[in-house]
Amino acid sequence: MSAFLGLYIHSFRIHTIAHSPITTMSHSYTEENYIKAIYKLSANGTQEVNTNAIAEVLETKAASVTDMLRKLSAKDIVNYVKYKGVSLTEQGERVALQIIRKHRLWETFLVEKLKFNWDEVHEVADEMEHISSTLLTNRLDEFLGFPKFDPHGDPIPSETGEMKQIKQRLLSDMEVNDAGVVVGVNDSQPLFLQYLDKMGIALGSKIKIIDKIPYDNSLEINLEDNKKLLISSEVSKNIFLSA
Amino acid sequence: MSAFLGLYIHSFRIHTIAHSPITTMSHSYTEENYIKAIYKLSANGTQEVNTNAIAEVLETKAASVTDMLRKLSAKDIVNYVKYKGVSLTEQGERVALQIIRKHRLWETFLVEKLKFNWDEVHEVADEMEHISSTLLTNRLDEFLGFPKFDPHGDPIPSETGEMKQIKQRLLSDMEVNDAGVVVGVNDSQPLFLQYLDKMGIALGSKIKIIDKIPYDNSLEINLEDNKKLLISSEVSKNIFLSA
DNA sequence: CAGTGAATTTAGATTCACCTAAAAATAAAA
DNA sequence: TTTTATTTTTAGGTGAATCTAAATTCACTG
Ligand SMILES: [Mn+2]
Ligand SMILES: [Mn+2]
Ligand SMILES: [Mn+2]
Ligand SMILES: [Mn+2]
Repeated sequence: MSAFLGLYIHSFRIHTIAHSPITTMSHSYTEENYIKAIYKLSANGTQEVNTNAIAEVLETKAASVTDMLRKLSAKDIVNYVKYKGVSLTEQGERVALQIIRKHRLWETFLVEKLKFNWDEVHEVADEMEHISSTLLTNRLDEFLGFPKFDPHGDPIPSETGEMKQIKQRLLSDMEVNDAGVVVGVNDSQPLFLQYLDKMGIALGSKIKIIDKIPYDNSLEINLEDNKKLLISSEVSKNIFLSA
Repeated sequence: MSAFLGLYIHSFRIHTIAHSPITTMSHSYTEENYIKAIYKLSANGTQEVNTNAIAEVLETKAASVTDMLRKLSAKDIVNYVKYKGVSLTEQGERVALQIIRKHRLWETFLVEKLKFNWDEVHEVADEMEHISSTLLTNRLDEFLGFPKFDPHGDPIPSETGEMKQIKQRLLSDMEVNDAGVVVGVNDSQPLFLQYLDKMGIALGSKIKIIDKIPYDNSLEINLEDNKKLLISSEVSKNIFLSA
């Protein structure tokens, strides 16, 4: 087999071979966390991700990040140019999407099947997303009925990395008299989600903007056609409504 | 709270406090594998576990085991005397039982909910047993209906570490005309379980011994009152029947 | 466009889990 | 009871992932 591959490399295209998934390379727990962090940071802006940003989200030091970037670059997971920032290669993006798939499927499992609250699942899923078996991932997906969105409204990548993209806009970007349904949150931290629970805001809640206070950009909203609420700017920047 | 505990230590028994779970210490993935290995090796014989045995089951070298034993000894997880072997402390046994609890609950989940075959679950569970959340473990237990045995017939420890012990004996120890129900296997390796599948032997199967061939200790058995089978000595040493 | 400040990388160390080779202790045989 | 064989430990070292401190490069500003 090894001999055959050797032949193949010499007869055809070396480059394709190097990038192809003949060796479905596996990555350490740590490498996977870096890959996910880079994916999430590049999802926002379209530019290269910088070292300090990665260090911050992973709660590590810039020097450690540089080490890892060199390593991931050698593995062809990232495009890395010294001092110029980093981005995922196609292979890297595929890996990232599989980690995110697992994260969001497990979050869905925890909420749907084990009755976790949506603010309790992130930390646990951060561990479970590293379980390697793809059979497990696909069976879990099936068991859950092939869900397209996780408990925070985030899309779940399919086995091939595709996700449903829904049109959404931030509550903070809407105008008086606009209305919509809550379809996602921009922040999955427990404190924020607990606040939403307390206010009675959940995925699926109907919201209409009644008034906008220019002084601090807070909003007066109507929740489910009856309850009036005051929402700060910080909060409205973290709620997505259907567009 | 801390102040109160301080008082308690001085007023009553220092030793109990030192062993109590004030600091619910956490253990690395690697440490947990050693703890589990030592538990399983001491479950058989009652004597101390020796270094080479641990090295063998963990597929590592004796020198590495010695390093880890010193480390686990410092953490009060094992009683370790140089050259004399090792055993788990009470705390170590508690930790081991929680790992085994998770392993067996996840195996049960995989078979009951995700339709895995019983020969496919061990490797996956070896990863999942390290997920730390006790809330997750207990919710999973509840979701599965508090099962008492895993897909291989092994007892599942409760949150407090208790397990149902069923009376069982090896098929190889039984006599002609004895009968019983399969309640467990002594070997969970895929190849053995696949062989049982092929033969139609599963947990719950009724078996009666028809004849015993002295030459090689193989058995002629009746499976489910109709099917006649020939079972080698190796196989019969790995099947438990109800006593 | 030189000069400062921030971002990034390098240099050098540490900890964890592992290894090989050699020494020491224990167990088995002669 | 010596001698020999086996088991176990020590000594010394490696790679992964981390750190601090110092050097370098980049970006902005006067
Ligand atoms: Mn999450
Ligand atoms: Mn989520
Ligand atoms: Mn198992
Ligand atoms: Mn089992």
